[in-house]
Amino acid sequence: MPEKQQTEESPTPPQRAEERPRRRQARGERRIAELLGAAAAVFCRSGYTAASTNAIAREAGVSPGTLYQYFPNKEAIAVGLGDQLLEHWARSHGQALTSENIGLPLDRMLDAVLDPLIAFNVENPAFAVLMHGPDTPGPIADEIGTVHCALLARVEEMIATRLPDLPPDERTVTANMTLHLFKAGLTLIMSHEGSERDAYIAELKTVMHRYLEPLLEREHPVGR
Amino acid sequence: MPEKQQTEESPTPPQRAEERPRRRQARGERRIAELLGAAAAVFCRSGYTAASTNAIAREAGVSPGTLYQYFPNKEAIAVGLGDQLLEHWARSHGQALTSENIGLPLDRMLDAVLDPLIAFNVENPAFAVLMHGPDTPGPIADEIGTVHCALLARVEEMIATRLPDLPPDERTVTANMTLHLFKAGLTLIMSHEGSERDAYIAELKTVMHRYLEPLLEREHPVGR
Amino acid sequence: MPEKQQTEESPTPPQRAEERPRRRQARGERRIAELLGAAAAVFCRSGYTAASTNAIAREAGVSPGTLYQYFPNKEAIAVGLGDQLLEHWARSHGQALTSENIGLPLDRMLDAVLDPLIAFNVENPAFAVLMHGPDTPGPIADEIGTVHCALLARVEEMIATRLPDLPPDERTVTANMTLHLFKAGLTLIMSHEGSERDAYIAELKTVMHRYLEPLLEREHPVGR
Amino acid sequence: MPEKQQTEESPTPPQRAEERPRRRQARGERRIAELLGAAAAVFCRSGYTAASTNAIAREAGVSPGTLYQYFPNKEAIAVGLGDQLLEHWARSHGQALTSENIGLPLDRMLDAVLDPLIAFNVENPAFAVLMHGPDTPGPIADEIGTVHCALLARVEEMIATRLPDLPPDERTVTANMTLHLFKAGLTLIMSHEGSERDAYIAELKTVMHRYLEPLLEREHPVGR
DNA sequence: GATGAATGAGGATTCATTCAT
DNA sequence: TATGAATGAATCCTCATTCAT
Repeated sequence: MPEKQQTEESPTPPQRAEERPRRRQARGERRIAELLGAAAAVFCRSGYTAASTNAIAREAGVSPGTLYQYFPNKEAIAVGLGDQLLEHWARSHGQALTSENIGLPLDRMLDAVLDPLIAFNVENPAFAVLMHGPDTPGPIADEIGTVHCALLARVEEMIATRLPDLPPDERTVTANMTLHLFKAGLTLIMSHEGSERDAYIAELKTVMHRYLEPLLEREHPVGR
Repeated sequence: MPEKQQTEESPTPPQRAEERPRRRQARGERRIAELLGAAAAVFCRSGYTAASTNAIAREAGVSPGTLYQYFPNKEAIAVGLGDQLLEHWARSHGQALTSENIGLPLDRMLDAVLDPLIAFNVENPAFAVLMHGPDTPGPIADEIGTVHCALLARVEEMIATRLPDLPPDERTVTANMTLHLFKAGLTLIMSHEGSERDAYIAELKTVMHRYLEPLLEREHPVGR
Repeated sequence: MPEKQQTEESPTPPQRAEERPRRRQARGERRIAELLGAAAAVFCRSGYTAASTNAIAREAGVSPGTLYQYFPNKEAIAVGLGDQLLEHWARSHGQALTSENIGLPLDRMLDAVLDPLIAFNVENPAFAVLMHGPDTPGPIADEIGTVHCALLARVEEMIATRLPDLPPDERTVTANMTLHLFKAGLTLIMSHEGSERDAYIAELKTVMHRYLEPLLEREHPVGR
Repeated sequence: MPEKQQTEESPTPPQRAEERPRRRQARGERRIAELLGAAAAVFCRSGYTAASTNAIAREAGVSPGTLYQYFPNKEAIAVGLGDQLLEHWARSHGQALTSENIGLPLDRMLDAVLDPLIAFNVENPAFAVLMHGPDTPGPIADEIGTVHCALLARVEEMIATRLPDLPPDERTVTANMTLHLFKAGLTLIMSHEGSERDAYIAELKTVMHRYLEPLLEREHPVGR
């Protein structure tokens, strides 16, 4: 894994990036992973708001103090988990949301984008929890909304690539709406199983296809 | 309190068993309304999970004990508030989701249905909060999901009326998806103001129009 | 990492068993000094009770474990710091509290004693913090009261020298009172700056002069 | 007791002084007193900084929640206790610090002022604890320094009465010094018992007499 | 009916200290 | 030596709920 802590195994003095490079030991790295895993489980079980740091520590099999050695508070855990999942996503299917699919016809592009994304959510249900954030209203994505924001940026990027002539305002609206439609569909998908789930997957694709197709038409009018 | 036992120990001859209870009920109703109003405010401020019964009581200007005289627990408050809002909705724009709009062309029907619904949500933001429920995943609508369920029933009903030939499975899927699309759009709408809000309203209508139109086509093939 | 452990696994034969331990001690001394400096800073910032060993370690730029390698507990740090400051004091102005000033007329003696002491406190505010000890009542000076005790001994000594005929009881009372007066004045002095501070310094000297002069009179009745 | 809550026993609507008169019930009033008593005990035992709200609740024989129904945090408890003690003092020996003693010769005035004050502190050792505040440095008297401030005001007042020609600056200095001398002496007094205590009481009076007498001389030069 | 009092377990977070590496 | 990891009890404080008045 490329972007890890290179501090401890690097023999050269790490030129102390900030103050104290916080020489993280291997065990600590593992602990962080365990804690994030535990956090994922607890967030899924109880939702972000109702999740308690003590419960996360318990789930991870460590004492509360240990948790706080790695994360200053609950929010930081959520952010950390979001980052981890985002990284995980980037590593495993990162290309799904990028260039290579941009040129495909819409239906195949939707498959190429949505299928891995849905699969990833099914395997990492905490991703969906973080995507939705706490039920607290107000600046939804402010703090723990890393995931939402990252996805939104990707969607906006894709739209910008595919529909370069769309004015920025419209692009924002479209991106927001697209992401929200996806989140809505995902909720439905994840609350069903088997063939029902498949039906909702198909339906979501239908929704998005019908929503987005006219935009593409407008941009690249199929000579008629 | 409506369904409590104030009848048996009443020392007065139980004549006019009508009038007094009614008085009490009247005051009780007012209390309940006050409490629900307070709950609406607090739910909007903090979300369902983070809302505290003490905060609701404080907001209502009563003591915690009083609150528990009318509602056995926090959940019941949410349910009660949902019912109240649903009733309020039924009384004020109830027809919007019913028969009379069924016959309209899709775009006008969407206006007829969505505009009042959005307006209602803007005026009663707690409605949206309840529609979404706590961020706790799992059996989403189980307990406090009255609002979601009621709306879902209405949507399903409308679809059944308008598309009587749709097989029940598909109808459920369509209804669920429609409602979720609406919720997604509503989130966007309510987190913006002014012209941005209007843009999202228009966009939501676009989404729904594009999603639903083909279904109608299928049903009533415009003889062509 | 500069000062790591290249000492013990060093393959050179352990002759010169003298020099190496001295090295270690030297490094240890430095560490201790760093830790005490950090402790001074933290004690001043938060007071003794609220100071945390972790904060001291952080301030010193070392890990908690390292701190506990040199001090068995928080109290020991305070004691160590007290000792260090006392030594520092002895080295820099030690004579101030001793013989040479004993013979001066009271007002000049007060200048000779108080000015350096006040200056020392201003430069080493932790000295004052330790002098006062934790706000915990009871056996005030028991544990960390090294500073208080040392000063008290000096004061008593000076009094004994200057007023050899004072009965021991009275001497104790006088010494205690004198020291407490000084601490009280010091508090005032250190919580002001500039000319206000000067005013309090003058006032403290006045207080002490008026308090002590009659004692001297009694002892050395100005030939009348 | 004149200045109590007159809200609950008054039959007339209490014209809601602020928002909600917080109709305190008798039991609550008692609880507050118990809690303050417990706080006094714990503050004396552990000092302000080390005192814990849970310990206070335990001492009072109630649950932590109960404590927090009456006080929002530890500081508020200290303030409340300070107020209570100040009131108690005002009621019992209030006149000691006021007019009637102003005219006495200094030695008798010191007796009249200090004896009750010392007795009060001996009976209410928490008073001394609050007078000294937390060992945290900085704005000492800011928050819980009610007691210190109240006393300081009284001292300044007395000085202003007795020495009306003293310039304000000097008055402040004198008042501050006087109060600090008293606090210093009190510490000594309270950490001793029996005849030793008496000796320190006498010594404190000596200190203050010698400190203050010249000021009075200056003001009312005994025609000589 | 209404109130405020009371609870106590549980929330987040910190801390002095110990331990394996 | 030095480190960071780990602890777990203790910190302050909140909450849903019950109870006596």
